[in-house]
Amino acid sequence: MGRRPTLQRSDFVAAAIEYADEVGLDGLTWRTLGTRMGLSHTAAYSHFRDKNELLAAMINTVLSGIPERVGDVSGLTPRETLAHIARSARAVLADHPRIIPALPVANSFGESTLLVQWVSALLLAGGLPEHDHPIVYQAFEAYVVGTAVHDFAGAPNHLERRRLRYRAVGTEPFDVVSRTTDEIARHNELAFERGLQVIIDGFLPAPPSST
Amino acid sequence: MGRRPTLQRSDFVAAAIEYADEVGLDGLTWRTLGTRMGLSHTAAYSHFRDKNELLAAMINTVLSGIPERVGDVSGLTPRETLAHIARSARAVLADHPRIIPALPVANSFGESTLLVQWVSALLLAGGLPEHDHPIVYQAFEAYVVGTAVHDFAGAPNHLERRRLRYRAVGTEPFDVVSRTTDEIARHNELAFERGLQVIIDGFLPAPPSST
DNA sequence: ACCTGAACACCGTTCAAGT
DNA sequence: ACCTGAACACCGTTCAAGT
Repeated sequence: MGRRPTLQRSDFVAAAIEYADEVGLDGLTWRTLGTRMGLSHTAAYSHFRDKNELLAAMINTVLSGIPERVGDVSGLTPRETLAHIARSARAVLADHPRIIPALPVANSFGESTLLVQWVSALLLAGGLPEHDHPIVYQAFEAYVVGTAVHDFAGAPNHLERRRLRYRAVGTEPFDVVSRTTDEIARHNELAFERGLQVIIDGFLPAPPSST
Repeated sequence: MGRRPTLQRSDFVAAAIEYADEVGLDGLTWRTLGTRMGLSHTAAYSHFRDKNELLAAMINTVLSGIPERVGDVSGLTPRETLAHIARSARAVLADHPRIIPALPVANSFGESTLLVQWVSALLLAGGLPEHDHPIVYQAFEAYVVGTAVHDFAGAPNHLERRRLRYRAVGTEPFDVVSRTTDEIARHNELAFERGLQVIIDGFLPAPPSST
């Protein structure tokens, strides 16, 4: 029955992510968030300078979950680890599709440089020539983040919108794909996997046959 | 000196694109747009149901400029045409980076199905097996649109933000890339080109040697 | 240090009224 | 049909005041 302890900045961020996941960024206001947290609509100004700072913190918090999502990669080759990191990053973004529009307000792909360094090291370990590995890193990040934004932004209606668009093409293969939104979602993941393999195979030299 | 003719819906869309290019979507309000057009802040309601309808019309207008941007492709192989379409779509988005956040509110990648049909036909002409060409189409569109969103969203500060992020990596190759924002921009385009070649080469069978 | 409540400028939208 | 101006609910932000 003790008084509620003073809230932390991280409490606001966590509540904002949870709420925005439900209602979208348009529905996330200081007033609605304050009501849900049992606070006034100006309480958050003790922790954030303005709303962009909240949005950036939300994005950085979401992205900081990627390494944990990756988990244990011991025993994986550099190629396998790269693919696993790509899938993990995509999965983290897929968990919060309604927050994706805030990605650009944050420091692009997270404030931490650890992921950049990690992926760069893996590219080098995978056999990439050192001089152009920032370019390939950039292409890799742009593919993973860009396709996630392309595929998930516009939630929660994104699947139905793409379904109608594909249905309008009129050819038989597109008709098959556009029967249900579940089929569209499955198709999105297949396309991502195909592209990911093509990207990794295209940039890294062929793996040595196991000896 | 005759009275100004009645404005069309397209006049509002064109003015809105021009204005948003200057000040960004946050600065585009019915009031600021009305002031610039010499109208009241409610005049546009004769032409648009709500603001999302304006944003969708802006996006569709921008995207409808892609075919014109592509221009004449006679004499190009399917592979060359695909690459040219990809570069044209990217260039059109690069011309309006501050409007990119509105992409998801429109019908994803434009309301017209012509581009989908065209690209699909090129993929087939390039030798792609018919049964999975919607998947490859999706991967292609996601790459082109997704990387453009990744690279240009957050304008006009996106280049400086990426520069600082790459600078924080600390390795020598990233130091070289992150010296200026011009270098970052050049690097973005190089990465896009590299990825594009990898995508096309990975999906289409090897082109026949010229006979 | 953290939070409240009043206040202010601004925004999207509605609607009755004008031409 | 197209546009105006008043009105309303809502939002981000500031600030003086409370604990």
